[in-house]
Amino acid sequence: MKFFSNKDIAKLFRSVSAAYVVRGGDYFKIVAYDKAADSVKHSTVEMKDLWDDQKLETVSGLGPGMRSHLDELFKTGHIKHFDQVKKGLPPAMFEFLDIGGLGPKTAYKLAKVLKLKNIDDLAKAAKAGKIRNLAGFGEKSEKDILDSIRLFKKRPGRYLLPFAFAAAQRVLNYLRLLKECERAEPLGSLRRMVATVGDIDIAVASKNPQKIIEAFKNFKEVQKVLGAGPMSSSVILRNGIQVDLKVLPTDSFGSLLQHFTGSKNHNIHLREYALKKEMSLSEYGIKYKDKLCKFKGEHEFYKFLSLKWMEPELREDTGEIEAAHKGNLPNLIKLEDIKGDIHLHSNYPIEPSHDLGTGSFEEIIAKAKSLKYEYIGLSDHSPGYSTHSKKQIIDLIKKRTAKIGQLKNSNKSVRVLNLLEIDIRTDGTLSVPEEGLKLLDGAIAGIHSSHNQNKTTITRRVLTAINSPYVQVISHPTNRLLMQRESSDIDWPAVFEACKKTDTILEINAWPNRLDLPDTLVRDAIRYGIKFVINTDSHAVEQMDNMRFGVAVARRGWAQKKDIINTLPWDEFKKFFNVKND
DNA sequence: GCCGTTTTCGGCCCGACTGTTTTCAGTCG
Repeated sequence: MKFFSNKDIAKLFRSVSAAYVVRGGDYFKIVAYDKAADSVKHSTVEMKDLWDDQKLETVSGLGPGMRSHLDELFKTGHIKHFDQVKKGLPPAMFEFLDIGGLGPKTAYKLAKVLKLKNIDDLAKAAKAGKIRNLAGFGEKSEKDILDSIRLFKKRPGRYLLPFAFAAAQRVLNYLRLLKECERAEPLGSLRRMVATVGDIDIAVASKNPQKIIEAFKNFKEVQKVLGAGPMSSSVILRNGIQVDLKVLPTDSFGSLLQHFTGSKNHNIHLREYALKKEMSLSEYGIKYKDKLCKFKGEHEFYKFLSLKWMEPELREDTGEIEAAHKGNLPNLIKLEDIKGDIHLHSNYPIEPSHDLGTGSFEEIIAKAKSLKYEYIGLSDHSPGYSTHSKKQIIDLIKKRTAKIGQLKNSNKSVRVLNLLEIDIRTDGTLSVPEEGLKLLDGAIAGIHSSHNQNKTTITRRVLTAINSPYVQVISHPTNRLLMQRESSDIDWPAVFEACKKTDTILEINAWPNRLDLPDTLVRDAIRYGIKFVINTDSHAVEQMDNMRFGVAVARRGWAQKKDIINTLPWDEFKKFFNVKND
């Protein structure tokens, strides 16, 4: 049977919601379907896996009704009730929902009246001028539809966090130079540091919004202005990413920041919480007893609700409001807490067939010094059996160990670990023989092939590595590549238990399209008492700056300094490894 | 259809922008 991904399921829920809108169904039922779609879409755990483990009820927004629908979907591949609700409606309308600006009613009207079969039909109708004559449409809306279709076909759905982060910094730097700009901050998923970002949201505090909006529209990277009002504007940059700007006076900047940082679910929950205190929240402030209270900062805003301020990374409605209420929010790890990076690839030619880094050992050490690190781990890929004999592997490791030994002696300000990143082969054995492993200070083991083995096989494979006395760290544990490759299907509770038992450390890999372990699994693992190491997996020295994105993942997983071993000073850190020649 | 800090029944977040209208419906976040 076809695998139904979260994206598929979210789309199904969304289409049912749209069908109810067109049929004039109960408003709250429609909202319930939308909420369910959102919840599924934003989950980093596959619903199918949760269903397999009978844990669907842990997903908020999925009540008995939604769960029974999913039950039917996973058992039969269909949901009869959904088919019935959508029966008689033109199928193309559900496809149109992915086009910006088209909601259920517009999509229905177009598909029905013009008898359209797909998005290409819609584009043809618009080009032929058939839309402008329909009631409620005009020339402008016809052109907008055409533009939206072009954009839909061209634009990738989401962007990797570091890409969006860099683009946002450029816009922010530009806005902050304007004399009318008092403050400018990122908002939304970017401020919450979500692994992938759909668009960039920015807040500006100013007494003269119109000047800010005008300047924003004229930013040199702006390719198209999507819209502009007195307080806000949306544009597309030439790199394809959308930027939404909101402007407000300084005295209500706190509520603006809070409102547009989200997440949507955090805000919905917060407004419901506030309503019980007879307060109504908006981006302008808090309405209480018919009076609008304004807030310059977020701390005052939350304080007015008798809540502790919550770090943006926590605002996903996964218990942070309750924790803030009870006063037991986690004290999240910070970038400044990091004292080393131990997954670094150099240009040392131990295995030329693997992807070598570009920096030398010495350049890596210099970069580490500039980052004020106390230690680093040199962890090039190990030479493999496919190209080397056992003896050749040992000899290569000996030679590299001697070279690193010299570095250790000449560099006491940055301590150096002699590591290798070792393959966990398809049968679970390691790519380096025991004799070679003994020469190292430690080993980082990771899967680099056959990522999609079945759950039993791949779990056994990881467990074998965890149980090896020579392996201290498992690198990029899920093996996912964002927007490219799904996570491996691994039995996480079994892995967590084994790590706990053997003191094996899980990596939080900060490589832009890995960010692996993902935040939700970090949070799960913490409950087992697992420790993590945040590494950049750099293949060039400047990539060592990606550490902040790994720290963001840890923070989103509610990790504290004590959960992350590379926050430890060298003397404590080295106890996790078999350090030779310190 | 979901959900629980006065609830297992009776509520359910809030406002801006746009295009087509001439007071508003639809969409979005």
